[in-house]
Amino acid sequence: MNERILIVEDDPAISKLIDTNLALSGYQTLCAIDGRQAVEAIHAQRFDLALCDIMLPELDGFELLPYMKEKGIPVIYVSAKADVQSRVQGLRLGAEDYLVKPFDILELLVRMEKVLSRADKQPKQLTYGDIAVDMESRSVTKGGETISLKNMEYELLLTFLRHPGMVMTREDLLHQVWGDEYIGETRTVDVHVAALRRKLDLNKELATVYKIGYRLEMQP
Amino acid sequence: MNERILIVEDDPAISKLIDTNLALSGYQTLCAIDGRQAVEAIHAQRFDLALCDIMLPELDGFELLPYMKEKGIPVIYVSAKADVQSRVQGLRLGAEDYLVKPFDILELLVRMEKVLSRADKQPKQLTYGDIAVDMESRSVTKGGETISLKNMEYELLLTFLRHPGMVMTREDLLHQVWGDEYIGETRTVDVHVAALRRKLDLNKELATVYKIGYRLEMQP
DNA sequence: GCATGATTTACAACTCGTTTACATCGACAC
DNA sequence: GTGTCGATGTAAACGAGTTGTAAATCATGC
Repeated sequence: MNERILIVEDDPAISKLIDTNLALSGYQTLCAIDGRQAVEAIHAQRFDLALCDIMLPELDGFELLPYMKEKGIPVIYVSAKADVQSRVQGLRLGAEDYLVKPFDILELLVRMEKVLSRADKQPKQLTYGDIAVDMESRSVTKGGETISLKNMEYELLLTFLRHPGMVMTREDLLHQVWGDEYIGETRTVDVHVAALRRKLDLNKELATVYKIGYRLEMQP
Repeated sequence: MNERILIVEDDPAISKLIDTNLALSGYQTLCAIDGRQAVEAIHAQRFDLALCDIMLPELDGFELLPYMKEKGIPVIYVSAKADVQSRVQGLRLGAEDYLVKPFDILELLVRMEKVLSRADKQPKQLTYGDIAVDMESRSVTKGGETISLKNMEYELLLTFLRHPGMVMTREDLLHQVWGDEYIGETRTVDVHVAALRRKLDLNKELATVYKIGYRLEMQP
């Protein structure tokens, strides 16, 4: 979800067109207007895919490719250069696909989806000290060892990890973990917090805030 | 080397053109002139890639795709249907690429190369402990002994092997094994999981994740 | 219709979230 | 300090809901 796309295109009209459509489809985007900007961008942040024009100022699309490869970012060329020579060159160099302008935005989206789903391997992880939560496999490890958490414990842990340093009242937790329509107010939270402290050795970090609730301390 | 390509095309001129060029490039080829012939062909022999026209007698290119998928043969559509609708449909259904006629033979070759090299990276043999799955022959062995698995059991096993360590919900499994359009939600999954555990002695490794689904534990 | 395999059903067995019960702790008054 | 009282820690019991599994039912190919 929410993949980050780098658009490298010197024609503002086309750049804008792509940008708008990708945003509508739920992608996060960044536009670069030449090769140099693109290189800076990929050094500054993570991207899941780059859409590159070929005829660019400073550094052309073909020259850009090695930088993308180095960062492991798949590239789709989007170019007015329709000649076979260019298309073959682009693909041979290692681009994932090559679209010729004018292209249909829907086809671009579908081809992007395919490339993204092929590339999608990165684990979604949250960490806290030596505790790592892999949301993909729904597994929790501490110092490398797998810790088996029950459903509620896992959800509760996620809630704390998403708001470190913040005091969570029992009501907050009930709402976040159990859903908004939970009725009975009980001491259930306490029991699960206790389990987390015991299983993950969080006696200090997962602090009680008297009369209010609990807080996962900021990492040191 | 010497990859086997299936050409599905009803126009003899085009079929011949592709055939000749692929042969020159060192591929082994077989030509089918309609969907039915194509299905027969892939049941009779192994192919590494299929080039399919879409408008075909008997069984059109889109209807052909599920058969190809079943056999794990990647498909590139080569069609005169240039409209975005068809292109998007083809790619969405799971084709690896889509070329519009008239196409340049060099571009076809390059795109084929890319698809083949991607497919090549996917192993034809999966193992887990002393269990080995040979996807070519669709056979499963444990400690050298052949284990006879039914269709669903085999597909289910593959799904688990492709995502070791990851929790698969019943929905995930239904979608992956039974296809996206499966409707009835039942406990069928449980029954097949039980069969896998029994036949392959996976009581520990194929763990139940209460209220979520199942997970094939990572190998130690 | 028979054989094979997939799905559904039925019920036993089990799991885990919640509740309960009691011990312990903390804040505050004196 | 000490006493009080409400808040929190925690082990254990309970029970609704989930899963395991054998057997019945349904679907399909021959």
